[in-house]
Amino acid sequence: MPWPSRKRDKEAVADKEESDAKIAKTEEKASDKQEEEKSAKPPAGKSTSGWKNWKKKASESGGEESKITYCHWLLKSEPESRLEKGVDVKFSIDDLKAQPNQTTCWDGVRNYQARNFLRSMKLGQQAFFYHSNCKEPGIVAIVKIVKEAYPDHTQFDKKHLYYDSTSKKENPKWSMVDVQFVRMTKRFIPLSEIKVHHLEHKAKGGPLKNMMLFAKQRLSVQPLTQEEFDFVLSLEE
DNA sequence: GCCAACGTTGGC
DNA sequence: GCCAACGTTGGC
Repeated sequence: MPWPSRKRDKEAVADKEESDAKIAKTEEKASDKQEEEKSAKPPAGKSTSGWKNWKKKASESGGEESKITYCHWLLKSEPESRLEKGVDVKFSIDDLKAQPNQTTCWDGVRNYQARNFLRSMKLGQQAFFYHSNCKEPGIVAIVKIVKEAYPDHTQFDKKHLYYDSTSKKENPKWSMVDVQFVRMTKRFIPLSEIKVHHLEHKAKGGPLKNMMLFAKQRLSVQPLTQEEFDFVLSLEE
């Protein structure tokens, strides 16, 4: 079975069993800390249809708004070949389109905050497919969540790039979702362009002023508010 | 290829 | 629990 390697985030790829105890300990700490992020859950009572909004505590940089609603996502993937431990991590939008059903499991996320975002994704929600670490970084397509979070099998596979010796089958540490291609954006939306708007909105106000792409630049799985998603989509035209 | 940003590790 | 050293991400 081909596991198209892709997706960033794998600081915990531990091959050394020796330091297991220590690693487990610090990771638990990290996990606890990130668990707060997880309090970002769908509001229990109200939910309309297929997708639900969910709330998250504003990052203190946001200040005034105590709650931000997210219902869309941004997923980073590398479109250009790059070897990691001898394995090519390339996974472009063309690679996604070439998958059966144009669907793939989003494996290899090894960062707690990104994992928690994966776990809060709901069936049918849309995400931007973003090309990172390449000549022209930016948004190329829209995908949707077709399977909600379940254990990432690569964490248990000793031979896999994303193997994590500290994760146990009884209590899997890492999750993945399945995503399916929806459509290409009408045009490529480069990071540089989004950034111009972000900076302007930050200075004068506007929907992209807190966009996580810039506030949490290294996160490979990011939430977007409805307003952020709509604004970025409006750039298509 | 450089390197800033930032997440993780581990000594104290 | 602090924080310096270290490693990774990812734009440029």
